[in-house]
Amino acid sequence: MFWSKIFLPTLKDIPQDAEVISHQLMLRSGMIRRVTSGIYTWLPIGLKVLRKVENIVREEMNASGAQEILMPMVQPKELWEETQRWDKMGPELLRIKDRHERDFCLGPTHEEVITDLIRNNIKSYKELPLNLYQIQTKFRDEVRPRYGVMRGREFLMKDSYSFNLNEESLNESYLLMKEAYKKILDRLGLKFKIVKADSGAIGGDASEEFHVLAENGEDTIAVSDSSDFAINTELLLEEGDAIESLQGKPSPDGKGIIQIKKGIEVGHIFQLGKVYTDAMKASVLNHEGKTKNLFMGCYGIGVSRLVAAAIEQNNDEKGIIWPEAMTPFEVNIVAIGFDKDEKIAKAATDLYNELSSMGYEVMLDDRKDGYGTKIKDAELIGIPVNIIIGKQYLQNNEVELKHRDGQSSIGKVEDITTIFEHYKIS
RNA sequence: CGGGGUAUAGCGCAGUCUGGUAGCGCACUCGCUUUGGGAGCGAGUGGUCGUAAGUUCGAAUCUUACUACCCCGACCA
Repeated sequence: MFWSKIFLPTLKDIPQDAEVISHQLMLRSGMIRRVTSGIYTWLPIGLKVLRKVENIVREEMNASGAQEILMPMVQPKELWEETQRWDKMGPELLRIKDRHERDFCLGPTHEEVITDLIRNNIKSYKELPLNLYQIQTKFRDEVRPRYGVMRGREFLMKDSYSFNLNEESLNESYLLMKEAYKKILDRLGLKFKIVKADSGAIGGDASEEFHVLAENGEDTIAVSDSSDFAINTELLLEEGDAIESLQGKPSPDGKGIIQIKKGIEVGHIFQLGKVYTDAMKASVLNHEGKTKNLFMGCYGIGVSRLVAAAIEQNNDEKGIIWPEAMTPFEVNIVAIGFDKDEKIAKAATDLYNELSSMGYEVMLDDRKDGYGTKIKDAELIGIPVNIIIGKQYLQNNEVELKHRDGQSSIGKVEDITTIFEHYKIS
């Protein structure tokens, strides 16, 4: 992509209505623009990042054996009345009417729709277990949307639902999802903790949250300093206790002491049991020919929130520092004097074509601006590698390879492709 | 919903106290000179000052109501 062609409105100043760093950087780097409170438009490079995350989630879900479907955003009231959630959900559920005055809602989650699908189409235990997922826009009319897409009202989410004959099978599906989530976050290059969460009436190890660690996280979690153990602080606190009082106490798993950390909840896996399948009578015949209500699990991962969380965890005073798997572009060619010097323009374009054909996602800064403007924008957007073609190229055929982390080296332009061959392998 | 704050050009701001018909920086357009850390000079474009009503000869400025947005809290697979 040529910089002069892409729709990428970057900002020098910090927009006054953005408080947290990820929100500021997403606005400044031209990833998103607000439409109204908690509702955003994704611009080209923002969408590019969002799609990368989405694709990694999809690949790992498929690898786990789950199958992708797409359910509607608009859902009829009748389904929600079956589980009594039409009344229980409160104002967070955005309700609308059609031209016949029938009630609908915009789906904040899809237990009702999918349970309806399953009860109408699955009749035998032989068809189980089944895990279906979708990646779809959700709407929740949050009491207080904030921090940009971190807590938006409209957001992109992967939600999946497993249907199992019994608890053992449910537990297997649950563990598969847990492994898939670990792989997703590892591939995204994020530091995270799996946190024991409040499992409500269901009990046991039936609910765990995946938190990306970040100083500005909305949630407070208790982490053992000498094991992987982590738990939601709500589960440890007695009425009236201060969160700080947990710091230094023995970890509940018996290993090490508690450290208090801030996290952003990006995923939640949950064993629902038979709550919805009982309410909606979703059953199959077991091998004895008896009717059995299904066991159900639900597993969510916030795709758009992951983007914000990644930035929250990876930034400096210059801008975003993208993990390899999420960066909108892998290489940026800074061509100083592209419009004036044919030799520079040719070298930059040739390199652009060559790296592109090698499979890299390349950006070429062909704008009229000087080095300062170009490198500032590249650093703001967080492109991992910059290749600078300027005076040194004209003088002795050398270009600079400058990494986002500050490292840099000088080399002949002919060697660049060799270096990148090496990168692609490693 | 309770508490706090903001609203003037695309972005960041001044002007409001003390009423006199809107300004600065950046961005944008044109020209020339520049080009290795957000360039210089010159000439331009762009705003019914969030909305409505009121006071006044006259309102960005004073009064009232409303709206939007942000922050704290409560809430939140």
